[in-house]
Amino acid sequence: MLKDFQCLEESYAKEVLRQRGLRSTSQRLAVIHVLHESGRSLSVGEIHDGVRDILGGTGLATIYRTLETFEGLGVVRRLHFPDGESGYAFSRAGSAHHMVCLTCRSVSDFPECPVKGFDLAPLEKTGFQVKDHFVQFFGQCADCGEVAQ
Amino acid sequence: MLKDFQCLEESYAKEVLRQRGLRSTSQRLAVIHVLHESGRSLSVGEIHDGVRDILGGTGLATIYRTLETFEGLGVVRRLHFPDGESGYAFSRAGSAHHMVCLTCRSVSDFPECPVKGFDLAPLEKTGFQVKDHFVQFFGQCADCGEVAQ
DNA sequence: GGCGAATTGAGAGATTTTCTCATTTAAGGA
DNA sequence: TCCTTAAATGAGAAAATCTCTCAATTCGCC
Repeated sequence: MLKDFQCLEESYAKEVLRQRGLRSTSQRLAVIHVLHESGRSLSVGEIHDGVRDILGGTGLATIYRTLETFEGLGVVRRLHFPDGESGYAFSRAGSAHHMVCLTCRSVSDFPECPVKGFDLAPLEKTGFQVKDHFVQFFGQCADCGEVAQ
Repeated sequence: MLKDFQCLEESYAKEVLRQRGLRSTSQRLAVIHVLHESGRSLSVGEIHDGVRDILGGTGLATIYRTLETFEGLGVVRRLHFPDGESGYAFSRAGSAHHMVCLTCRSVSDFPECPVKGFDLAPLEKTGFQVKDHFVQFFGQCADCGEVAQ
């Protein structure tokens, strides 16, 4: 069962949905709940399992639709790992990017976008107009770094 | 048929393969040829079609295996588009990242890695050790920028 | 040219993602 | 609170994508 308590992440997602005229369904909130509770990035299958633990039989299509919706809203971000796998993580408002631990796949926020400090002028001199960027850092989080050797 | 002429990209790929004790097969070189000739990033299906135009019946599994091999060698890079699609592009030696045109999907090299200019110290102060990064810039190339509005 | 190991082809099989449409449900108004 | 209505979901079929297996082929070395 969903607890009465709503984490900040759920409140935030509800607010964003409301602003866009979208409904706050139990499935959508459960996706946020599962992502936030895990503290790491999850595969579609893991999210599906997590949501089913909370709500019971939930369709896989709903998980895909929900992730697509939330990604469009900036509430969830899709990550691509060097090994080709991908996952989804909750994306805090105002956090531009993530650091992803390759060992435990935990996700840490990246408060300031490093691209802001980068001089794009020489690039744009070539005629290329930069409109978007995708930055991810991989490595080891403090916990996993200690364990390793 | 493969032309006698080998582009620089093919020579480069051959050299990298040789250094690693891997074979320069016609399928592998055809993948490089197709990627280079297109000048943009291609989906697996597009690469498969292109290789079959050159060599005739080539197995899809071979395309997947080849792309995996070349990605591991740094000769080819996988790109992830904002719309969820992905593609592969030839990766010039020494070029760290790419600029991808969202209109025509052409790929421009990004000679210096912008991450070198980033101050990672504050991040690593949190205990996170950055070991790898994935940076892509999206936007419009000079040609597509002119056409648009 | 011949040998041995790496690589490939073909298709089956597994996995992932999308689609459809009848049913359910959230949210605003009476 | 109840109604209404359109948005959202569930279930499973279908499509797309990716992987695997193993006999046959081919590259690179001698």
